This record gives sequence, structure tokens and C-alpha cells, in this order.
Amino acid sequence: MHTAEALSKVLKVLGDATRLTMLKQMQDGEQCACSFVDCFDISQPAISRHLKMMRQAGLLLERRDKQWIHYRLNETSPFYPIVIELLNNIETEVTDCGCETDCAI
Amino acid sequence: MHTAEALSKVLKVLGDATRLTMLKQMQDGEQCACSFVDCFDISQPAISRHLKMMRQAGLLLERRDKQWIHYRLNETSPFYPIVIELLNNIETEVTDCGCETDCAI
DNA sequence: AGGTTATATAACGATTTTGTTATACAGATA
DNA sequence: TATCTGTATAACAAAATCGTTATATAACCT
Repeated sequence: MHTAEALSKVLKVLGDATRLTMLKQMQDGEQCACSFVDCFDISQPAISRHLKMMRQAGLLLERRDKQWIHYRLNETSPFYPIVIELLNNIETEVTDCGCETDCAI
Repeated sequence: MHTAEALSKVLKVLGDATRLTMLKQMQDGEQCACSFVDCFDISQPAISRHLKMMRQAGLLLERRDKQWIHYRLNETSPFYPIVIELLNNIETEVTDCGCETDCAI
């Protein structure tokens, strides 16, 4: 159970097609930041800021491996069940935008 | 099932504490626009625009009765189940902000 | 050390959001 | 008709959002 105030803040983060799609991709498992840069038609700094926004909302966790940073859904977030529920309502698009680097996934 | 694009637009509408609270109140049934004006600490035109935004997103239906306009959740919206699911995660606040008019509810 | 790759931050501009006040419109009623 | 109440729209300002380019930082690799 959440306050309207708290939930609205999370929904504001989810209320963006780029971020929502990033989250959907992370539902399949950890994603390297570089794969988002490859996948979306916006600059690397823009991707970085979207990730920061979701991290600050507590929705993401990160893991550094060498020079790569892998992001995943934060299953311990109090909003995790809601996020999953919403993501399950999104069509899986055929977005073959594989990471071009050696990030090992 | 929805596209990330479409769902994000709805979530953007929901990503505002005022609108989310208005929706929560409508979950209890139809609400007169005037009751929102009484309930929230923003101007009547601001309330009117929040309502318009939700109407345009297809989330609300309106019914005119004399000079009053009553709003309710649009149960036929493809996003209705999602909206309900989200509203069910919101604490019921004790918001005794009854409508001061004769809007007959 | 010096260069390359991956990511983050800073600074800026265009656009959107969200509020305000002023005004218009709709319906009820004296 | 004139006026009151309820609601919507217009015009505007402040703040937030989201993109860009330039630059900084971190880690790897000669």
C-alpha cells in the first residue's frame, strides 16, 4: 500500500516510452547500459539520465563488471510488484538491437 | 496488451498526485467536479484541466446534470483494469472534503 | 604513460507541464 | 432580463522534462 504522492512519483518515472521500454527489456534479465545506447535513437548521455532517474526512484540496481555497468530491476523495491504488473501489459516488440560491444551479454 | 508508447502516455497522466487522488475518489463512484474544487488546494481552472487531461486519455466519462458535471471512471477504457489495479495500491486517506454545493451527491 | 571504450555529469535550449488570473459559456432562478 | 453558480477556455509565467554537445571519470589495453 502506498500514498498517492509516492505512487504518482513512480508512475511519472514509468510515464515515458523510452524508460518503459528499457524496463521491459530488463524484465528479460540484466542489461548492459551499452545495449540501451545501441537500442534507442537518442544520445548516450540521454540514456544515462534515464537510467539515473529510474535508479533514484529505487527501481533499478546496478552491477559493475570491468568497464561495463549492468542494470537490473530491483526486486526489493516496494513498487516492484506494480512495475512487473505493468510491464506484463506491454507487447513484446521485436527489437533486435543487440549490443555491439564485448560486454559479455 | 498495449504498446509501450500507449501505456506510457496513460502512465504519464497517472503520474501526478492530484490526478491520481481524483481517480481514487472516483473509484468510490461518480464525483461532481465541484467536489474536486473543494477538495484540492488549487484553482478551479487547474482542476478543470486535470479532468480534461484524463478525459482525453479516455479514462473518464462525464454526465451533465443541470449545471453540474459528474465524472466517473470509464470502465470501457482498455486501460481500465490497469487503472483499477493501480488505484487498489493507494492508501485510502481520510480526506473529508465534501462538496459544499447542491450538486446532489 | 598514452590511447581507447564505457559511462556520468555539466551546461544549455526547446518543449511540456502546471499553476495562475481573467474571461466566456451554460444552466438555474429571482 | 439580470444575476448567480458551476465549468471551460485563453493567455501567461515558472518550473520541470528531455534532448543535445562538450567534458570528466573509470577501467581496460597496448
